[in-house]
Amino acid sequence: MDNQEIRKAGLKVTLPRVKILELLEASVPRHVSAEDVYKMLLEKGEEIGLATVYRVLTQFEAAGLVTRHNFEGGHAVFELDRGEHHDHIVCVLCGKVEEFMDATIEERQKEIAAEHGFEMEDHSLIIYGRCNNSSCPGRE
Amino acid sequence: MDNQEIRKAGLKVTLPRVKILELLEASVPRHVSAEDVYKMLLEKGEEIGLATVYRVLTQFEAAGLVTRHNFEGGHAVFELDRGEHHDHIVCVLCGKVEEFMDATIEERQKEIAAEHGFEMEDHSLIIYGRCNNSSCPGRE
DNA sequence: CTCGTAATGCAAAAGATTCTCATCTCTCTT
DNA sequence: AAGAGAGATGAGAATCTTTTGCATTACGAG
Repeated sequence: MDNQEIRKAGLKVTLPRVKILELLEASVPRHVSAEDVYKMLLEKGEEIGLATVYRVLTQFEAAGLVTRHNFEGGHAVFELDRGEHHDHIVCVLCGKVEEFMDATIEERQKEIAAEHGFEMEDHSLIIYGRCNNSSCPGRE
Repeated sequence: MDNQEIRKAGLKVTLPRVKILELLEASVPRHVSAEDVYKMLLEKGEEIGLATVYRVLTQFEAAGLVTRHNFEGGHAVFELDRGEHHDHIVCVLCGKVEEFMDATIEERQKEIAAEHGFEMEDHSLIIYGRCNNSSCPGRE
């Protein structure tokens, strides 16, 4: 059960934390903002404050349970960390997000970091483009 | 002179815009936030409002004169666009930023976007790591 | 040089995230 | 199972970044 994940992170197993983790696992939209989580909880009838959502999400991030992304738009989005690393492609027109993972790029990044005297710890790669989704606005 | 750059962007050549562009060209810290620009202008005795700094920076971005980056930390940073695209390596300990450009990665990105049915428009690649700078804190 | 439009400054607004603090609830201990 | 203490929560205030409204001012075409 999820509870172990929370406990392992050194956090008390409380209702807000369990509910938020469950919600992330249901992973409906893969990338959700704190506000999204808050609203989804409200819709489910859970009375969890926005401040708590932010706190819990930040704690989950510190514990390595979720990853925070700074896509453009002024607010951060979170996604459950399922172990496998991946990068993102975001449609600048409709906001659709797809994930990918490319060994070639991953490898080159480590080399580049080394060439600059850095030890790579993490990275963020986001490709912005126009998707060919039929429901995507701005298509001629 | 810079004025042409501004004019070409379809903007009037006003004192705030000229001063901000000059400041970006002096490129002291390569990556500055709107707040940074505002303070630097104040120090130089220029009475330019923060709102104007934001407006001008946004216009410059739209005109392709500067690029806006969403590094982590809740605020955006801008840098003068000198034509050549490049990505960044940021030290998680001291915040130092270095730039790099790798043809292999650039190429793969286009391919990946295409594989996902996207037409790449732009991308953001940031490598986070620990630098080996002697003045970098957190070195054992 | 004069006028109309676009730009600026200020202050208020808006959006996102954090903090304060009184209250509540896990968990560990008897 | 009951109690104590540390840690967590909720509501709202506070903070920070960025945007907007509006009256005033400054470009630049004619």
